[in-house]
Amino acid sequence: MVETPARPESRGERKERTRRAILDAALALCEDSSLVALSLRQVAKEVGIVPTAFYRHFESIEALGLELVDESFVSLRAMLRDVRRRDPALEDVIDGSIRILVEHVHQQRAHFHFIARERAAGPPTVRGAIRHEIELCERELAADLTRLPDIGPWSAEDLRVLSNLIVMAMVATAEAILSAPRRPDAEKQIVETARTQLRMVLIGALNWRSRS
Amino acid sequence: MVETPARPESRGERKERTRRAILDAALALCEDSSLVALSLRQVAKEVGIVPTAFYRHFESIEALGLELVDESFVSLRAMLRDVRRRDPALEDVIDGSIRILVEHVHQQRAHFHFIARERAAGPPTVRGAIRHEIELCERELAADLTRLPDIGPWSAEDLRVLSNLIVMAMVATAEAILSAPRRPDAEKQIVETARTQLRMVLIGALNWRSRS
DNA sequence: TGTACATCAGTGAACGCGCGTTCACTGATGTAC
DNA sequence: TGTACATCAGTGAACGCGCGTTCACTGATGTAC
Repeated sequence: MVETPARPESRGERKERTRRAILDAALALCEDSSLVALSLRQVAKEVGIVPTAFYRHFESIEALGLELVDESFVSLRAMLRDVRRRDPALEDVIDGSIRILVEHVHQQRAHFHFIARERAAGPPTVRGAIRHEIELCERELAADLTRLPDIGPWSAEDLRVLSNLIVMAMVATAEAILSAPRRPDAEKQIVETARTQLRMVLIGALNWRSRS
Repeated sequence: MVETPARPESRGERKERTRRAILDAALALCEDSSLVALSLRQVAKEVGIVPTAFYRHFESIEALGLELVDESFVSLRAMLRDVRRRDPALEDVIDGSIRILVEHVHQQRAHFHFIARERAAGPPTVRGAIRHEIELCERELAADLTRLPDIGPWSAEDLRVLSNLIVMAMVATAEAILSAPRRPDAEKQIVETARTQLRMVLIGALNWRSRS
């Protein structure tokens, strides 16, 4: 094994590495309670720095939380991008989307769990930031939906409402996967449920304009 | 004003009164964070007893939390009962159900907020208790749905899936109402959204059997 | 290349505070006779 | 009805602990000359 010659870390690189360690430790530590129950000292201990060193990187746990919101939504957006890039010829829209959702939830368990949890229980600013990001996702989805051929000339409002419903179902599915026992059959049932639900919703949506 | 003759409180009555005060204080105090961030001392202070007196009533904050789950679901079940008793001739099923949801969410704000919050962020036992209760509600709803005339001979599984979807939408609507600014127009939009979503879902459900 | 100084991530002691839990207690209410 | 004892909700002191935040510091890295 050939190692790159030991270039010593610059100060900036080292700082960045500590910052990463803090973010990772915080994400892991709040996993089984909540940001509001996470202490600066726990995080510092986990990272292996003295509590006061925390302040070199973040003003407070809450500020750190806002950063975690951003990072978590990078993961979520990566998922949406994958859904969008999915080859439409290869598989059904619903099956493909759910498959990608499941993959990403497993790959970025902590991020998805963070969003699901702090959305309801985080500090107010964090809750607000998450709500805002989810709204943006709904708008993105609404824009994507207009490109579906069958959807017809829907009003912007109806598209928003439909997007909201779909996002809601996806969030609930992600939550179910996260809190389910990690047995393949339990997950399979959740996926099957989500599949049926999305089909019902889409059938409802496609029959919507013609009726109302 | 005529007062009932001052019958002194029995020991049991007084104990019950303190217990109630503890439950009410805990529910109010965890409103803007979470059970996992609530301390026994905060609760005792709010009630006006010494911290150690707490133990005369509950073993721990977590045990108190489980009691709050029970009480919150009494409120939620009262709502479901109202929905069921609604006069079918008087108004649309969806409009009526949403109206009752909104009424109850306002009447028992704290209970609904507690469920929404601790469902995702409570101590594990509390989360488990809430998940279990919600499952029971889904089963009840599934049983109610079989009585709808239009639903036809659905499989138990499809009914479960549909109930899950509806409950999910109702939970999300309740959360939206709880976290929305308390302006009438904001709420009106949430209600309108929920209405459209439920219609889409029902249209999808009614067209479901015939297609798959 | 070498020197003198600036920067700044991380240290360590200290603070006052709120935490859960222990323990022996008090004194009003309830009960047995 | 009166007395003697039991019960038990609530008290108050005390404990060791982890908390966020302050402060003056250290010493390696970076920069200017």
